[in-house]
Amino acid sequence: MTDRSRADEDLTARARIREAALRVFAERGVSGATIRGIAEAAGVSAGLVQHYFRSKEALRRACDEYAIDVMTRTKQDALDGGVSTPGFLPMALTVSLPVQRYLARALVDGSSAAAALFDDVVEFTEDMLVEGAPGMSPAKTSDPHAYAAVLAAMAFGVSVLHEHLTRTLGADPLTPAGYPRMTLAMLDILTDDLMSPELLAQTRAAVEQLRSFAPGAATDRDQRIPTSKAAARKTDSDPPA
Amino acid sequence: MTDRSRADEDLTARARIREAALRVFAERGVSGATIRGIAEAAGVSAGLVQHYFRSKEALRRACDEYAIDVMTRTKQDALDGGVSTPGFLPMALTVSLPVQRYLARALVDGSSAAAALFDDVVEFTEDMLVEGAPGMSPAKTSDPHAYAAVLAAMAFGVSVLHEHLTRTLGADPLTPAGYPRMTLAMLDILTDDLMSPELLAQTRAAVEQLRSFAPGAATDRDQRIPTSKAAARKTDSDPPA
DNA sequence: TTGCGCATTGAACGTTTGTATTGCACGCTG
DNA sequence: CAGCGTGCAATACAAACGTTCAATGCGCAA
Repeated sequence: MTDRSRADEDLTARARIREAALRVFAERGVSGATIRGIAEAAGVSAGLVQHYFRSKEALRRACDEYAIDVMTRTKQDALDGGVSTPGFLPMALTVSLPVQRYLARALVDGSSAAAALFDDVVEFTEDMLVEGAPGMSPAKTSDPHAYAAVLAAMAFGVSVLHEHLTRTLGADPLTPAGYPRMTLAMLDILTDDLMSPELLAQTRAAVEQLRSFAPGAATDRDQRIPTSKAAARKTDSDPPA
Repeated sequence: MTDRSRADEDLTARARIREAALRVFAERGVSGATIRGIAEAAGVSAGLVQHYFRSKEALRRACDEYAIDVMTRTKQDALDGGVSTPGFLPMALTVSLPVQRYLARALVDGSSAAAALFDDVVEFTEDMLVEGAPGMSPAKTSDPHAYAAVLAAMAFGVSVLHEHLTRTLGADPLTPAGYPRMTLAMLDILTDDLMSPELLAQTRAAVEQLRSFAPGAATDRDQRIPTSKAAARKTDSDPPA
């Protein structure tokens, strides 16, 4: 946990604390992280954390600001044509992946900055879907907004669940070592049609039919379920051990 | 927060506590949840929570067990042909969606049960990809394992980020009211080819090329980034406010 | 009725948390 | 050299936390 890279020693104590907070918040979550833990990770005293960022909440906000700042800058660099510059991608990843790791956790912990980022991505995606974009076929959907939102959630999903992909794939996708394999798989998935037209139509019909049940189903608890639901309910009233 | 449905009053205190813990753990995360908060949500004293489940960790494990139990049972019911029974889907969702909400959070909070569930889904998916399944076209990928893992992460992603989909779509996808719209959008996404073959090939090439940079890039901090990276670095050494 | 066992509560304890405060060393300016 | 602001650490404190424990109420067998 104290394996800060030597490059950190170039930074101000304030920046080192923010960097450490980024890591600890990402790993433990905001409520799981402690000021003392962040201080230890940064190699400073707990008092110094309090001195620079007056409260834990303020430190969190500072991390949020920094994160969206980095993401905005990286996005701008990419749009300015940096993508074509050789070596841009690996370097952009090196600086932005820790931030992505933080934002992934922030999305779950309920940060307003992460929420704003999510909404931005949704809006950006939806614009691309309806207006079209170079290289993009217009999406065949009757609900572009939901399409964009769900696509964004799925894309962020691989970041949020990077820990599990690390375990399964052997390398963290939020790391230059693991990033390519994940991205290639994602391209395969978004390209591939993995359902036959018949199964697709069948599934779609089932979900459509669900719509008529849906509005009442949330409050109507008295419906009978025709399978082993009774057994499941029985578990609920198990006598204490 | 105290809007427990009247159906809860049928349950044992122990079951009511577990149900409340499921909700609170899902909303606040395991480290954000408190024994007293769970007790209040269940309408009992904090001591009683401690009496039935001896520690917070044990309560968490009980929730894990219950969650995978419900998911296993629901999956079994579906495989036993319950899917075709009219009314199965809405009822299955009603009982399993709160559990899904818990598991989504557990995936991020590092529960071993959730990790096992994730791995199960990956294995199940990979088997379907290589062996083929009724209605499923064999996936066109050179890396079925990564394909399955990333697909699983994306599918779970919409659960994990359901809060953001709720904000964007106006209805929680982990609710009978919001579930259909999300699922239909997901079907669109997995069916659609949204990238042109040229852009796809171009992106793939860029990622492939990244592979040669990757192994060293993680430790090599001294590369130069040719864009506004210098400005970003400047933020790092900002003097304290 | 008496006594026993279980469900449930409320207070208490020690620890950890976020935060406030004090004190010290050092580099700069006059 | 004196004085002073600043970077930083150590201590102090109240609140909240997980956990323990004694006490109360209540149904049921003897």
